[in-house]
Amino acid sequence: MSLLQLSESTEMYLKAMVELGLSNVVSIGRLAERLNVTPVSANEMVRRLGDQGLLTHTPYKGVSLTDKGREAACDVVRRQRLWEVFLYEHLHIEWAKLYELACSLEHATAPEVTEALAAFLDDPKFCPRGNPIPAADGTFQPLDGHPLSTASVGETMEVLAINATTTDVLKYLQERGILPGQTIRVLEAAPLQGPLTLKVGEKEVALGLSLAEFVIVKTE
Amino acid sequence: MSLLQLSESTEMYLKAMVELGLSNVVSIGRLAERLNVTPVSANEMVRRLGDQGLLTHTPYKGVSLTDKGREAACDVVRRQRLWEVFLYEHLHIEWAKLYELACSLEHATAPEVTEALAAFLDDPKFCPRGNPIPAADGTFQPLDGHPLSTASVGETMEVLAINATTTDVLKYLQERGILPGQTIRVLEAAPLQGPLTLKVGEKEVALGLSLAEFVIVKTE
DNA sequence: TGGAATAATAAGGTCAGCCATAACATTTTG
DNA sequence: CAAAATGTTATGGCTGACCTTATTATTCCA
Ligand SMILES: [Mn+2]
Ligand SMILES: [Mn+2]
Ligand SMILES: [Mn+2]
Ligand SMILES: [Mn+2]
Repeated sequence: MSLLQLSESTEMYLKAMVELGLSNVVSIGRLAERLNVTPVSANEMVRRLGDQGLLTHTPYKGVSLTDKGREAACDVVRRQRLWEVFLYEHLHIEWAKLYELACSLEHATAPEVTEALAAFLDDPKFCPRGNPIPAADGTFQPLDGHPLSTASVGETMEVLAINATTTDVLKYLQERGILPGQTIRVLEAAPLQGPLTLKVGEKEVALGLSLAEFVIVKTE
Repeated sequence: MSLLQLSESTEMYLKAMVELGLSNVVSIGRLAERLNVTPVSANEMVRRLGDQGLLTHTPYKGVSLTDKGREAACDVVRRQRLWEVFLYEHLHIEWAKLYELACSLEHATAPEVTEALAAFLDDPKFCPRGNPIPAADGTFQPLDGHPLSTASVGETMEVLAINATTTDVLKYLQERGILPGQTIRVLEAAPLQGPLTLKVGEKEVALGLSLAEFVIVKTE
């Protein structure tokens, strides 16, 4: 089961599928949104990836990875998250920029470089954003958590990971202390999809629901 | 003078110009050969790069870099050679594979990653193939050497650098001990563009002229 | 259950970077 | 100096990955 040579665009579609939930059926709309393309374009691309046997598309239902697609996707995610570790631990790059910078490198990384990098880094299990790194053999244990957006008032939780990708969003969360390892509590949830009011350490923080979706938490 | 966003293909054309001699006028044919495209394609591309002000093309004479092109080109070369150092010194990647592996990474490397990498590596001045690494400020001192193919019989030289790019050629030279730092002597030059016979350490080695072009030497 | 939202499909475009073939121009070399 | 080698230009073609606009199909929800 060696990995094929996939285009950068293909790899990004596959990675998005993992980021939107490895085992989820993902709607074309969500995929399009994440990848910043129109739904029509995502539709075309999904057909192409389907033809390559990387994913299956059930019309009007959504897309899911095939075994082959999942393997390739996990490999991309592995490369990205290993680079995040390197950029953070050894090059001391700003935390909020890690995703975007590693997102370029991931597509330019040959298998032997990936494995040598993993060895150099001492086989890390998590990236600096708190996400697990798929193993070399393709096994991947997603986090046992849920988005902060689904938490209820009064709940106290630990932040496991930040799933955002853009530097501005990551910076925004970082500035408010919302980082892996942090304990937070939901003080209030405004009605009509309004923001959450959180206790983050000693501070109170208001956080919009769509931002809260990026914050993966575990109830303590 | 910040660097523009150039495509991978553009960067490869620029890098080739440096590798074929920073200040040389390079024929379209040589460029095409190095980049593995047809002369017609190289011609089209040279027109595009000319329009962008990266190089100038004198019909029937050849191509040379503009100041802008040279700056961008040196930056690409810097990224590549820094990656070569990292892959070799820290990831322990096979010497012969360095060029090809770093050649992918170079295009995916943001300026802040380049500089952080340089700092991490302690600002190396040479890559493992013996080539100088352009400085962050764009200054670049090419090697003071000449191709082994132009050496005369009896000459004793030190190998400064290997300018080959493909893994197979690099492996071939490595297997014969032709590596930076090695002292070699030309024992014989066969007529009709025939091979050189070299003394490499204790061994005698026959080397074709086109391979000898990749070996940059300095007469002792 | 009907209208709104979402998704699919069709048709036609763009753009970069390649390809081939053929005709023509210039330079090099024997 | 003439022929060979090299370079240029013209045409036309291709692929991947995007786009828009418009029409049609399905699903969701009030
Ligand atoms: Mn990416
Ligand atoms: Mn390259
Ligand atoms: Mn079409
Ligand atoms: Mn055309």
